[in-house]
Amino acid sequence: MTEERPTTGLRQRKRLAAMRRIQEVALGLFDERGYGVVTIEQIADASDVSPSSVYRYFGTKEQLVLWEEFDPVIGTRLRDALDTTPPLVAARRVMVDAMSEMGGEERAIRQRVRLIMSDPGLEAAFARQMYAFSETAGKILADRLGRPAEDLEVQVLSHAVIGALQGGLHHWHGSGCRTPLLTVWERCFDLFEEGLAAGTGGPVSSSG
Amino acid sequence: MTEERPTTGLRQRKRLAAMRRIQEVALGLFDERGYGVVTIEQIADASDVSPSSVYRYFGTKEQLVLWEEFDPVIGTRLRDALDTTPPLVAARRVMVDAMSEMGGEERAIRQRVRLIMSDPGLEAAFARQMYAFSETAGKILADRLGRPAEDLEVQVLSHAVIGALQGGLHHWHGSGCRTPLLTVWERCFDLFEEGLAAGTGGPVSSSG
DNA sequence: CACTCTTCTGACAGCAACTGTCAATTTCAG
DNA sequence: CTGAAATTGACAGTTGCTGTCAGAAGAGTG
Repeated sequence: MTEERPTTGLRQRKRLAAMRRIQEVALGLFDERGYGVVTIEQIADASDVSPSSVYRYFGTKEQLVLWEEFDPVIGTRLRDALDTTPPLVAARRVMVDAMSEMGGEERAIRQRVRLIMSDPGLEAAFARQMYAFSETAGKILADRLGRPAEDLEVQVLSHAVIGALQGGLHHWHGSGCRTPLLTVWERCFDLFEEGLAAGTGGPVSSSG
Repeated sequence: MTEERPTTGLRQRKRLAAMRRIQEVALGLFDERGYGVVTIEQIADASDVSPSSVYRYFGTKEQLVLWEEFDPVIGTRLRDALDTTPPLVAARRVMVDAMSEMGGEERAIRQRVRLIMSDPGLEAAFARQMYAFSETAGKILADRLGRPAEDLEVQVLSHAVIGALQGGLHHWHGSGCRTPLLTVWERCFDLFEEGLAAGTGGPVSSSG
């Protein structure tokens, strides 16, 4: 939250360029040899930078995979969207817009998701990132609704929506990434709005 | 899934006893000095066991906090409950029953939750555990409904419900653990059944 | 009890992620 | 150009975690 950096200045531009370059190199090595066996030192060597710098840029090895330059703006956009539309509509619009803008990179996303699902540590870091985002979204929503930050309904809604999207991601990955992720997530929102409570029908009568 | 052990035999009983003892010691040390600064070696010393054994029992440092003897039976119970009741009712009943049985240990749960929220690594491992449980629940539900394992609706429902419960946990922790966790989770299910889509009302009209 | 087979335990060695420090270099304001 | 501030690389140290291997303890058989 407090880690917003000024976007101007040579320093920041060089920093961003370096991060992009290092991440690209790292993803290449991970994809080629496997996340677990590639060391930070190898990534540093291949990126013409020192291991210390890799840590200064990304903090952890997992962030080399999880870092997404686009992420920080999502919160801002959600805040704006909530000014004019109800929560679920706002969330849908922000997600759809973001996915549309990343349009051509579906292949890269698929590669990263496959990587994440291949390693328990990565999966954990990703899950935590989603959890953290649920909290952020909850704070924003609570603020816009004029409710306390820890309001139960707000927290449940935020976490449930993000959970639904994670479910969609799991479906997407588990079924071979055939449907565009954008479409899958649209369906997630559809299901949510139809009311998941009744979604899977009444009592099961398999044994009678 | 394949790590079910026979519950009989002296070996298993000693194993369980050792795990309980080590976990208790570890939680005590974590609570007293902080998760980050306590080393496995210190835990091993205080438990009269070797560091190797700690790893053999728990695998990772995080599991010293996250391991819950009761966990494995939840899946079985969910499977049974799904035979006679629709998904959300089954989930609610299983969760409520489990919480009721842990009844007197609310204090211990609170201690562990506080610990989890205090360390990013722990939080990540916990989030991943919840994610893994969403997958497990999804498989069980899909099986009972006669749908493919990766069915979108099933995955979205499973992940959204677990997400809602995580939201409840966040609310509980964030508001000082005043209300019993059981009550909070009951409310989570209520909210879910009322339809979260409409829950937070229509468009916000704060600026007009 | 004696004997055997399997499983568990502890000690040790080693890898790699991560942290802290410090001097050298680069950016930037005046 | 000059000095303050930020960034970088090199280095050392801590710790989580893994593998191996000999010895101890449980479990079955006679």
